[in-house]
Amino acid sequence: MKNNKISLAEVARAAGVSKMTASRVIRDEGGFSEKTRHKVMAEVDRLGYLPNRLATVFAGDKKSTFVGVSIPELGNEIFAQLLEGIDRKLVAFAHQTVLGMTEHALDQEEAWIETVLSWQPAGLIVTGRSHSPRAMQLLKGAGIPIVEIWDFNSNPLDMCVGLNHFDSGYSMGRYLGELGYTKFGYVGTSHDTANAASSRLAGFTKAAEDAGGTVKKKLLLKDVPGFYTGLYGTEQLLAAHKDVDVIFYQNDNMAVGGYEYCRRQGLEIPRDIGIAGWGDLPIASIQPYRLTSIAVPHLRIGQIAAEMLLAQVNQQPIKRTRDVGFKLIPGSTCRMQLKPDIDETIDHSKT
Amino acid sequence: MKNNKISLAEVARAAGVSKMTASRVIRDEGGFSEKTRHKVMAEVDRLGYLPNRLATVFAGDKKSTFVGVSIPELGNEIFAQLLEGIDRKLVAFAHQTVLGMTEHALDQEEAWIETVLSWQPAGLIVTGRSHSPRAMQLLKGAGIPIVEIWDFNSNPLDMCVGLNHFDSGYSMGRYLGELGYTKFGYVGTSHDTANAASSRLAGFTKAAEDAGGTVKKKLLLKDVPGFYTGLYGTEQLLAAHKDVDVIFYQNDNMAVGGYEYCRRQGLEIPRDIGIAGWGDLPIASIQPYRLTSIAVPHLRIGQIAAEMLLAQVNQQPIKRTRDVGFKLIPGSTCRMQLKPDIDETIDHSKT
DNA sequence: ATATGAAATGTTACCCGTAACGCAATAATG
DNA sequence: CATTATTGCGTTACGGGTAACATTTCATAT
Repeated sequence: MKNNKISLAEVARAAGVSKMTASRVIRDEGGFSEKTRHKVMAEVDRLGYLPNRLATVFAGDKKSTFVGVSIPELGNEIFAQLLEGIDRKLVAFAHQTVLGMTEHALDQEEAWIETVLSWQPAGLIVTGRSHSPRAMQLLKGAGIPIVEIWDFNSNPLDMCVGLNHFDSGYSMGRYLGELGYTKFGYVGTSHDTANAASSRLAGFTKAAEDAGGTVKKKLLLKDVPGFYTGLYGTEQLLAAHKDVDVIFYQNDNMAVGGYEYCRRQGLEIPRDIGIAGWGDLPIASIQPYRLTSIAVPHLRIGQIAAEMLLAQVNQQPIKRTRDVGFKLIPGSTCRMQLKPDIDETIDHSKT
Repeated sequence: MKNNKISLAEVARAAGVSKMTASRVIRDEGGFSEKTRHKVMAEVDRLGYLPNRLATVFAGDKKSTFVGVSIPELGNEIFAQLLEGIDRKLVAFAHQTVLGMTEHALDQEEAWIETVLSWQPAGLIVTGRSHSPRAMQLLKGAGIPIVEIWDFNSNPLDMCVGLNHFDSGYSMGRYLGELGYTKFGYVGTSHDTANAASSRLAGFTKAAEDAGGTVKKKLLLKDVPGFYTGLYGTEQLLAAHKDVDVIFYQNDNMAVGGYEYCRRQGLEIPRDIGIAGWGDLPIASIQPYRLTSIAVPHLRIGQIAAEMLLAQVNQQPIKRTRDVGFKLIPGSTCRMQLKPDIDETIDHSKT
């Protein structure tokens, strides 16, 4: 574990040229002879020289090639995919992702923003539109491209790509209402943040009320929205409100867990109760049933976010807001529609 | 989007002190009066000064607080959890994760290692034990703590935490053999790397042969090991070898997809065919059946890796290798055992 | 008052590359 | 052959902090 920190100066000395010449050769910016190139590169290989990018950024008073990317959690595969989409694109354009997991907490986000800004990143991608006052101030003053993703916002700090979660919740609520459901249930998790899932619930509740129904909620405090949570959240919801006739879940994984709980209780789906998820996750289409859900282009959101950011870094013009929309997927876990005129897939996708 | 780059010098000038005094106040390293502290901090707040950590690292010729973490992919929730475990621990100790997705390709890993080393990271955590020759050389010469995770290796480059994948495959093979299976199948994905899944398959094959059986394989080239892959991989395997009586999958998600394929074909499980997964992922226990699988402490591997690395950074003594073991989970997707003496859970966990 | 040590603050040099500019050697041109 | 471009390479200064050392200020003891 020897520390082989070879500096440019050492390479230059070994090659018998000045630092500047060595620098030119290594960056291949021209202005040197072939003979010199060989001498220098030979020493680079022999000594195992690795440039110190800190110094490079520092020297030019430039930005680094870091891009800070904050997401709430990785356990939730939706966010993992968002991150994957972002990183793929960033790497393709020679940038690096510095991860920030906020765990849905604004103060964690704020602390991360402060830290990551101190590394002179090329830009930031943050999940969600709500930030602490100080975080807002830091973001505004950062002087670098910022992309807010996930929850679409027509008036972003800088740039934004996502979808309207309220509308997606409303859309599901109206659809279920049109199927004749009136006693709606909702099972999700809850954090101290006004997040995207809250918007969906708000939209869902609005639609339910517009349809003359009610919504019974079960919000599991600070829990992970996964299979288990869906299972025991359903148990708790039904224990308190046994007359619920359809349940909308925060995401598909919870819905699959909820489905399994109902099945174990001997409930037949969709005869006895309807189940609807959100996200159209892979699990939704590999079950013996087809889960009613809302499809969202996760990976694309990530890719678009990275594209926006890189365009901004390279001073290329770009549309600063993108609403990617969503798509309601009717499934076999809710009763068949009563009205024949809504037979087709309900598509709110945007190009 | 103004660039508000306030430097320490400007803060110092505004406060009427030298850079050095301002620096001391900001780092709270003592040697200044209370009055001075107030003057300086007032200017820090007023000007919105954010220290430039690049300069700090650069000045002291120190390491940064970056830790490079490479994983093959994020779509696979096992790796997402590994990353989550790592990042949680790192953040708790004021370090930041720089992400590297290798997509199972050694050349991508190599390129990432080179890039991330140029940022003077405090350490590196890499998934897997096989690296390109140049990557090996870079890692060895880096002079920083390196933790290889996932595939346990008693003779690591520097440090290592994981489990013996060969043994876990062998364990499953022997278990299934003891249940009386002889015509084994395997469905997984394949990449150009000798990875952990390959080791599992090798162990599985060895056990199958020891039990006097054979293994029919279906390896999907460069695909993601998820539900779909499991479904159509099973279709392909059974099309080529219809007499297979038990299938071992690369992971639980693939196994659940395979289960669903068999169900759709009218096969009854475990009467007509056995299904075994790997990883004991959440989905495995939320299905109507209990999937036979192998449980692995994903999150703990990540946490231990980060702990090892941080200990090394802080020059604290630490055990350099940790085998976390695994645990075979008998389920309802394989036939009941023939011999009564292996009734209990087979535990290879290590503390 | 004066000496003395501690506390507070300032000065200088440096980390490692690169931009900007200068100069010498070589090649092209009249 | 003299003049002018071009090429190849070197010198200097700088970025934003901090270590190490120097100096001033202040409180306390003599």
